[in-house]
This record gives sequence, structure tokens and C-alpha cells, in this order.
Amino acid sequence: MPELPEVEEAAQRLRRAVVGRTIARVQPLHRSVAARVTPAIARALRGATVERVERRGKHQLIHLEDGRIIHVHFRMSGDWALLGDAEAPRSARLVITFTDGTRLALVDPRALGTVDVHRAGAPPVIALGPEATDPTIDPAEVRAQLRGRRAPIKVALLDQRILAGVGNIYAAEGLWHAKLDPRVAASSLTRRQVARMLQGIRTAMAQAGGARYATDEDRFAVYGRRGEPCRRCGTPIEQLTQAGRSTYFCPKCQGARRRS
DNA sequence: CGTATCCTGACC
DNA sequence: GGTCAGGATACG
Repeated sequence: MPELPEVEEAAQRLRRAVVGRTIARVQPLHRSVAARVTPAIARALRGATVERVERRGKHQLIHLEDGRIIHVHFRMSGDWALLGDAEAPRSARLVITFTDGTRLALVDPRALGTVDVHRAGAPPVIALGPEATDPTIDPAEVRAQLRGRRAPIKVALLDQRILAGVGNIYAAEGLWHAKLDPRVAASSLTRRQVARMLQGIRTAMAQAGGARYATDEDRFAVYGRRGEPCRRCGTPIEQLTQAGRSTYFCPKCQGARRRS
């Protein structure tokens, strides 16, 4: 499931599965896909060969040799599944069959994911900030982006134009690592605090991408842990709602009054 | 700016 | 039955 580390992992599986292969058949199985991949568009994909797979933030771009691009976004619950000979699961929203028999499914229980086919020469325009995992990001530039934004920092982080790939979980996790209060105005962060926040997000994402944990419980420091003791100071983790999304944080070590 | 909305499933 | 989900956008 899908924030930057998970989409990156999915894109790698996709790459291994489809680069160099030729599409034999495209079957939209739900209106979430069929609304944009019409029967004519699906038919026209037959015979096209995949040249490469690119990830930008949480977006995946399947570049075809003829210049067309299949643009996929998992939204809340999308993922790739290789079907083999198995029947497509109930949650499959799109199945692509390749000439060598490879069968790839977009599984997406909530059916909020999107698939768009762009014709050659008309690539998608996606407004994204720098990749959240990029260690060369200049904190001063991110701070400049955050100036004049009255939203709380946690809400601003969900705007993909600030940092590409940060979602609700890693926004909370990154702020915890950086000991920053999710409620403070984005515009109030110092350059130093922004630098710490960037490091915190990278730390959180690196932990997700690295060792696999047995359960979700061990993967996150604060996300989904309301009432459990903070790993740093033991204070119970609190949950609040910001812009309609849950935010988890430690009221003590992410307190508003602490400086740098 | 916050809120509703798309859609389905899991859980209380 | 209601509420809540790791996303993004169209609203008012």
C-alpha cells in the first residue's frame, strides 16, 4: 500500500515483470478503470511493447516503445499482482496479459486508483516537488515553499508539490523523528527545523524500505498507536484530526514549545 | 482554509 | 448501522 517506499517497491516488481514484454490484451474490470480506459483505448494497446517503468512520487509511468505512456496511481489501496494461472481476485480492477503469458493485475479493493493512457508526444503533466527520499534537497528551498502557508505542517506535507511521495503515515512518522509538533504553522518552521524534518522523513522511509517487520505494529513509531507509550519518552501517543486525516504524535517530545 | 466525494471492506 | 481507512480533488 501506497506511499513512496511501497510504490517504489511495487514499481520494481512491475519493472521486472513487464519491461520488454508485449501487450496481448487489456481488460478493465471496474468502472474506476473503464471510465478512462475505454474499450477502444484498451484495444489499441495490443501489440505495444513496454520500454521502461518510471516512478515519480506515488505515480507510476509505464513507457511504451511507441511513445505512449500508461499512467497509474494506486491512491489508497492499489497494488500490483502477478496472477500466473490463477483467476483474477475480486479486487482486480485491470488485467494486462502479455504475449508470453505474463498476467498482471491492478488490485485495488477500494477502486480509487487511476489509470490513464497518454498518447505519444502528450506525456502527463504532474506537479510534484522533489522526491522525499532525495538527500540533496536544499532545506532553504523547502522552507521557501512552506512560507506563506497557513496550514499546519502535517497538512502541508500531504501536498505533493512540497515533497513528492509523502503521505499520511510518513508525514506523522517524519515529524515524530524530527521532534516537530504537527500542529504548528508550516510557515513558522526555521531552516534548521526543515532540515531536521527532511532527515526525519528519510529516516522513516528508510526504515520502511529496509528490514521487513513481522507486523505493522513494529513498522511505525506513532502511526496507529494512539494511547501506546512513545518510544522516546513513554508519554501516551495522541491522535487528532487535521484536514480530515488522522494525525498521531507524542504531545511531550513533539511539544509546540520546544525549539530546535 | 475545511469539507465532501469517489469506492469497498474491516471493524466497533 | 456507523465509522474509519496509507489519496487527491472539487467544492463552498
